[in-house]
Amino acid sequence: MIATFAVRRRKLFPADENLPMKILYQPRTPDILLSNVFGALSDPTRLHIVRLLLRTTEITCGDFEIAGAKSTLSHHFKTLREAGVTSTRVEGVQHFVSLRRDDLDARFPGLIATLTCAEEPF
Amino acid sequence: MIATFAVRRRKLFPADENLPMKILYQPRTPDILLSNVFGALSDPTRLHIVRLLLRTTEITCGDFEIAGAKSTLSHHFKTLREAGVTSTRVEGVQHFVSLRRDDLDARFPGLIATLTCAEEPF
DNA sequence: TCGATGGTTCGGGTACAATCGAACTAGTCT
DNA sequence: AGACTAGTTCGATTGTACCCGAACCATCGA
Repeated sequence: MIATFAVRRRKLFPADENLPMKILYQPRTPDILLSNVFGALSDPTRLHIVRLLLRTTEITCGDFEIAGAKSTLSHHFKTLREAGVTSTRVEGVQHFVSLRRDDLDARFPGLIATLTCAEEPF
Repeated sequence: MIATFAVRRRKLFPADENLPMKILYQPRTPDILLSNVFGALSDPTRLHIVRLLLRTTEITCGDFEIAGAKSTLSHHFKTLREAGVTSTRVEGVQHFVSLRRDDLDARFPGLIATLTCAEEPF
C-alpha cells in the first residue's frame, strides 16, 4: 500500500499557500524531551556538530567541510533544533546555530558535562 | 532485489553448529561509544528501563508489565547491553540486568545525573 | 532586475530499527 | 523423562532515519 496523502502540497505555484519556509520551530524549554535529545545526539555527525558548538558558540551550515550534501546537513541541523538542542538565529542569508546550553543545563543537569568530556572516535 | 544470503543458518537441526545461545556480549569500558549509548537511550521504552534501574539495582525481563511481546523486551535488553549501558548476570533460568553505573560514570561523567533528574512523560 | 549565495523542502532509494509470533534452548521441578 | 519457566533467536512486516539531487526561496550586491 502506497501512501498518497503527501502529494497535497505542490510548491510550483508560489502564491496559492502562504506557509512560509521560515518558521524554524524549536520546543519551549519545558517541552524538551530527553528521549528526543538522545535521539538527536545518537547520530555521529550530529554529535560532532554539538561538540563543535561547545567550543565555537555559533556556526553556520557553511562552516562545514565534513558532510556531503547541503540538504543532508540542513536535515541534521533541523533535527537538532527540533529536539531542543540548538537554536537558530537568522541574519540576512545566513543561519547562525548555537547550543541551547542554559536550557539544557536547566532541564538536564549533567548533560553538557557528558558532552564535554572524552574526545573519542565518535 | 531481494537479499538471499541470510538464509544460511537454519536452527532446526540442533547439533550441526555449536554457536551457543549464551554469549551475552557487552563492550569493555573503554570501548563504550557515546553515540551508541545515546542511541540506546533514545527509545522511550529503554529509557524507562534505565530509569527503573536507577532505583532497583537489578531487574529481570519478567519484572515488566509494560511492553508487549517477550521478544521485543528481550531485544531492548540486548540493545542496552551491547551499547554498554547494562550488564547481565545469569542465575539459573533468570537473567538479572543491572546498570553499569561505575563504568558509565567513569567514561561519561554527568550522564547518570542526567538520567536521574526530571521525571517526565518520556 | 539579474545572478550569486546560503540555505530549506520535496521525493525517492536504501538501510536500519521496532514489533510480533513461532520456534527453540537451557535450567528446574516433579 | 516430561512439563514448566524464563528467556533468546528467527523470519517477516512495518515504520523510521539517513542520504542525495533537484527544485525552490529569500536576501544581498552589482
